[in-house]
Amino acid sequence: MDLNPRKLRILRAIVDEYILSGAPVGSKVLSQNPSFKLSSATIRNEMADLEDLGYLEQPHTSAGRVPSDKAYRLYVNNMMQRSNLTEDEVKVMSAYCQNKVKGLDAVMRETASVLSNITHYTALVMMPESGTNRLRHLQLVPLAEGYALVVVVTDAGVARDSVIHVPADMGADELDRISRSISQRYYNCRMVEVGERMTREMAMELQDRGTFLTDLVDTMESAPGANAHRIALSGANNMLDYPAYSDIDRARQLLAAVEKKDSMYRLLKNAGPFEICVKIGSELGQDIFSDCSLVTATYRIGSMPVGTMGVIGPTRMPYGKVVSVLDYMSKSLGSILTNLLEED
Amino acid sequence: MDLNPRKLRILRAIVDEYILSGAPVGSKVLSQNPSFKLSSATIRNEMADLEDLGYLEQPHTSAGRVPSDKAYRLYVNNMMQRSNLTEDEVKVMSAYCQNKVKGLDAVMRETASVLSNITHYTALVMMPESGTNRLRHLQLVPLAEGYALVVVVTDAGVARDSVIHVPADMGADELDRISRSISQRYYNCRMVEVGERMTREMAMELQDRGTFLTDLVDTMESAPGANAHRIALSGANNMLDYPAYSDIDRARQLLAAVEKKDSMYRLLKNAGPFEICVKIGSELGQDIFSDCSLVTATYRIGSMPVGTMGVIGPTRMPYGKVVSVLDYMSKSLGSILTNLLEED
DNA sequence: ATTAGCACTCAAAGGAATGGAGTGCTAAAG
DNA sequence: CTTTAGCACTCCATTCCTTTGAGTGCTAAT
Repeated sequence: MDLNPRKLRILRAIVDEYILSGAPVGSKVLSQNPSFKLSSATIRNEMADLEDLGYLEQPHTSAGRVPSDKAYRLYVNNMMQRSNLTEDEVKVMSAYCQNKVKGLDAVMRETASVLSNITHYTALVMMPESGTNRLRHLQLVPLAEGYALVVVVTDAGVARDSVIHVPADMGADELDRISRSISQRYYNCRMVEVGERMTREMAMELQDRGTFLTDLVDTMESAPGANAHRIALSGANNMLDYPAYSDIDRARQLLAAVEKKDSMYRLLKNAGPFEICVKIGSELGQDIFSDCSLVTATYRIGSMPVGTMGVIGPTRMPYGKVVSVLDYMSKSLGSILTNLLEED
Repeated sequence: MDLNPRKLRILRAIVDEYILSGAPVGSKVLSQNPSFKLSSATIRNEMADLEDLGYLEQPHTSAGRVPSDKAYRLYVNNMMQRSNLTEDEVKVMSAYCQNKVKGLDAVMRETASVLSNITHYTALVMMPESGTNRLRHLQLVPLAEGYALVVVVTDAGVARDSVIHVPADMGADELDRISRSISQRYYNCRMVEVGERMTREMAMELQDRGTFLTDLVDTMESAPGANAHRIALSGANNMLDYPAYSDIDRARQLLAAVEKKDSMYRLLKNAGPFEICVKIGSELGQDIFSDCSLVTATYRIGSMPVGTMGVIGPTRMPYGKVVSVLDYMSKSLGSILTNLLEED
C-alpha cells in the first residue's frame, strides 16, 4: 500500500474540494466528479488507506475526511498550481501605489492593506532590513542639554529617530560638524561597516567624550535594526472569518498572538529569504497557529533581498491564489522601492 | 415625577451594579442592599419611573433593567468618583518607560500597550501634533535622480520621511545648501509659520525651480501632519472579551472599525483637547460603536497640549477607574516627552 | 479489483418541558 | 398618600429527547 497515482489524484481532489467548501469531504461527492470513474465504495477504500498513511483525518466517525498538514505539504510541493489573477485583482494591485509618492511607512501600510483586502486574510509586511543598506546621511539634532536626536538615512529611505545622551558641553555646532563629517566620510558605506570603521577611525578624535562614540555607534547600528523589527499589519479582523473560529476564545488568543509584532517578526524572519515560502500548521511551531498557514515572499531593492511580506490564514487557504498574489505584490513593492531609492 | 434624590440613589446603585456584574439589574438585589430600606416593590415602582424618564431599558419583559446612555451620562457627570489606583497599577505605569531612552515611536507604542494592559480595553495613542511645534532641522537627502527624501525634525522629536520630486539638475550640494539655509533661517519657528515665510521669502531665490518650493512647503506642512494622523493601537483583541460580543459578527465589524486608524484618529480628535473627556455610546456618532464608550485624555509637552490618548471599551466600563488611569498616564507620557524634548 | 447493499455511528438541528428571575398590578397596611 | 406583600404572568435559558442525514466500514456478489 503506497501512494499510487490514483491515491494521489484522490488526495488532490479532496484537498481542492476541502479548500473550496470548508466541510469534510465524503466519498460520495468525489465519486460524482465525472473525472473519476469509480464508485464511492472504491474511493472509500482508498480514503481509508490515505488515512492510515497520515494524509487524511476524520473529525468523527460519521464525517468525511479532512486533509492533514502532511497532505497540504504534499499538495503545495507537488500538486498546487498558481492560479491566474483576475483582472480586478491585477488592477487593484498595480494601481495601489502608482500615483502618489509617499513615505516608506505609508507604502508599507498600503501594501499590507492591499494584501489583506485581496486575500481576505491577515497580511504582514516587514520594513526593509537595513544592515546591508548604505548610509546616505546622518544628522544629530540637539534637544535638551545632554540629549540629541539621531536621524539615520539610508538608501532604503529609512529615517528613524532615536535619542541618545551626549556630553553636556557638546553644542549644536559641534553636533553639526560631527554629523557632516560622518555623512561625508561614510557616504554610501554599508551600515554594518560604518559602525566598525567609526569605532576605529574616530576613537582618537572623540577620545575625551566619554561613551559618546560607542553610544552613537550602538544607536546607528540598532536603530535601523529596530526599525526592521517593525512590521505593518492589516486585516487582523479577517481572522474571525475562519469558520473554524466560531469559537470566540480561540479567536481571541489568535488575535492576541497576531498583535504581538515581535513574534510575528520572528515568524516572517524564520520563513527565510526564499522567493516564496509556505509554512503549514505545525510547521509554524506555535500551538496557537496549529491550523494556520503562512505564505511569505521576499521583496528586493534592486537585486538585494531587503524584506519579507506574508499572509497568514487558515491551513485550508487557496494556496495557488495566495502564492500568485504574494509573488505579484512582492515584485510590485520591490519595483516601487527600487524606483524610488536606487541610484546610478 | 422627576429625579428626586431617591431616584438618583437608585439609579446610581443600578449603574454601579451593572458595571460590576454585566447582567441586567433586578429590583430584588437592590432591595437586599442594606443601604436601601425599601422593599423590592417600591424599587420596582421607581425603576418603572426611571424607565419612563429614559434612564433605564429593559432587554425583555422579564429581565432586570440596564442603564441607558443617558443614565451613563448622568453617572459620569454627577455621580462617578475616580477610583484610587492599586499599588500594582501605579508600579506598572510609573516603571514603563523609566529606564531606557527610546524613540518616539517606541514610547507611543509602549504607552498604548500599558494602557490596554491595565484597563483590559483597547488603547489608542495619538502621535504628538506638530503644527505648533518648532522647527529644529530640515534635511533634503538625494535619492534617485529627481527625487529627494525630506526629513523634518521638530522640538517634539518627530523625524518623518517623505519623498518629493526635485528638479533633475538639483544635485546633492545644492540640496544640502538649501537644507542648511532653511534650518538656520527658520530655526525654532513654529511649523505653521515656516510654510508661510518660506513661500514669501524664498520665492525669488527658487523662482526658476518650477514647483519645487511649493512641493517642499506642502510636504513640510503635511508630513508632520500625516505623522500626527498616526496612532498607536494596542489591545484590540480585548474587544472580544465584552460578553455582549459573544456574537462573532458584531465582533468582526468592531475590530474592522478599530483597525481603520483614520476613523480612530477622527474619534480622538473629536474628543477635543479637554483634560479628560468621556463619550458614551451614541455620543460617538457611529452605529458600530453604539455600545462602546471612549475615554480620552490630552497629554502635553511642557504646558502645550500636543496629543490625545484614549481607551475604548463597552459602555459599562468602570469609568472611575479608567479616568484615573488615563489621567495618570497622560501626565506620565507628558513628563517623559517634556523631559526629553523641552529646552531652556 | 470493483461495487452494491446494509447496518451502524454520530453530529447537528429542532422541539418540548422545566426552571427561575423578574415584572406589573392590586389590595391591604402604615 | 406611601409603602409593601402577594400573586399571576411573561419570557429567556437550559436541558433533554428525537429526528435527520451524511458518511462510514464491512460483506458478499460481480
